[in-house]
Amino acid sequence: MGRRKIEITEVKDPNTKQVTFSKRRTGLFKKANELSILCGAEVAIVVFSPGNKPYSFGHPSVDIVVDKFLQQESASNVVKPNVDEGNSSSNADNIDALNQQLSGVQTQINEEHKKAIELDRRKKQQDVTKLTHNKQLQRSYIRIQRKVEDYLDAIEVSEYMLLLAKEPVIGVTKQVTTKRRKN
Amino acid sequence: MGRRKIEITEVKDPNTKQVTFSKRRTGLFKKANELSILCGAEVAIVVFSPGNKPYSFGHPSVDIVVDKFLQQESASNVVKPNVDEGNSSSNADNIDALNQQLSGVQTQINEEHKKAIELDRRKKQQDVTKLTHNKQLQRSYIRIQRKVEDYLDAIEVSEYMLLLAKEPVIGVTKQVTTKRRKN
DNA sequence: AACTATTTATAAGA
DNA sequence: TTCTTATAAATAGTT
Repeated sequence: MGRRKIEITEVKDPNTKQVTFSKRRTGLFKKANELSILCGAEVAIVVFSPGNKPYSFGHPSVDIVVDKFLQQESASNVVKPNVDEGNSSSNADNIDALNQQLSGVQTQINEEHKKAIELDRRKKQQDVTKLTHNKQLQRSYIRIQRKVEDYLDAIEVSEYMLLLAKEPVIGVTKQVTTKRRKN
Repeated sequence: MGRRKIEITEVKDPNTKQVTFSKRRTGLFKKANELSILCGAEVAIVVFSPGNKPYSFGHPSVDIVVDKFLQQESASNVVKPNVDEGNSSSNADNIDALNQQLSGVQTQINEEHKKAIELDRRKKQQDVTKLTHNKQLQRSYIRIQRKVEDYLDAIEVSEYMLLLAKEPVIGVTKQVTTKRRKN
């Protein structure tokens, strides 16, 4: 697709290689985007350049698509681990609580988002002082962050309790929990 | 690239959609293969068809590339350049970008929430080892947290840039930004 | 970063 | 699905 036909073999000249990479990576992502739109397909691409820099494309996101893939992958290799007895405290309360938290978090995010956009708009019109805006935004960020943290904590706690019921704690979960909420 | 030019919008006819998917997936993987050979780049692609069947391409392998990416992702502090989200026809303005981020965040939260509940359910059924579950959950937490942080950062950055256009930086905004993302 | 001669991908048709 | 082919799109080499 160019002035000359090229062999598909490693490009030697480092400069040419970099240019080729840049052009073709762009083309690849464009194709991926078209595929996802035309066909409603989920697509994830991860690329490391010759210089080892990461680039990614994802629809709806790399994480979502990759997780889905990895789960199916591992699900097909599942070794039923015959696990021991059943002390599962099957309380649907856990899930109900999570669902409630979730809708709360989403509402909150939406509200803060609208607020942020409104502030953004106003600032563009320069009809409010920047300093006030800045403080308002900071407060927004902090609130939204707290909300999400609470939600995450709720999931963790419910998982954590389930673990406690069966085996010694592994510890990392706890660590992650306590690392949060710095602000 | 065909008998006629087509608009990049979802193909309605399911039959045509399937044919288009098949052809374009093949083309995409071919391009990915050429990129990896020409430039010595590492590439991983995961695609789910309209019928939700998984297809993948990887050089040297999907797992290797994805693992490397996820590790860097968790190791990285702030910054997330080089990331394309699907559906971006052109460079949107600030608010469009925020809206896109938001829907991404919400999708992600929903996804992680479902996943957490599913893992919860499975654990109760004791059909997978707890250790694996624990690790999966941790990853979920970290990812969801990162997504939200990126979203918040995006708002901040857009605000920050607006500020820069007008006056010396105040500093507090910067501080809040750098406080985040401890894991 | 642009340009453009060519090659390559692919939409429609069989 | 596979092949054919007219046409649109990507890109190799150039400026």
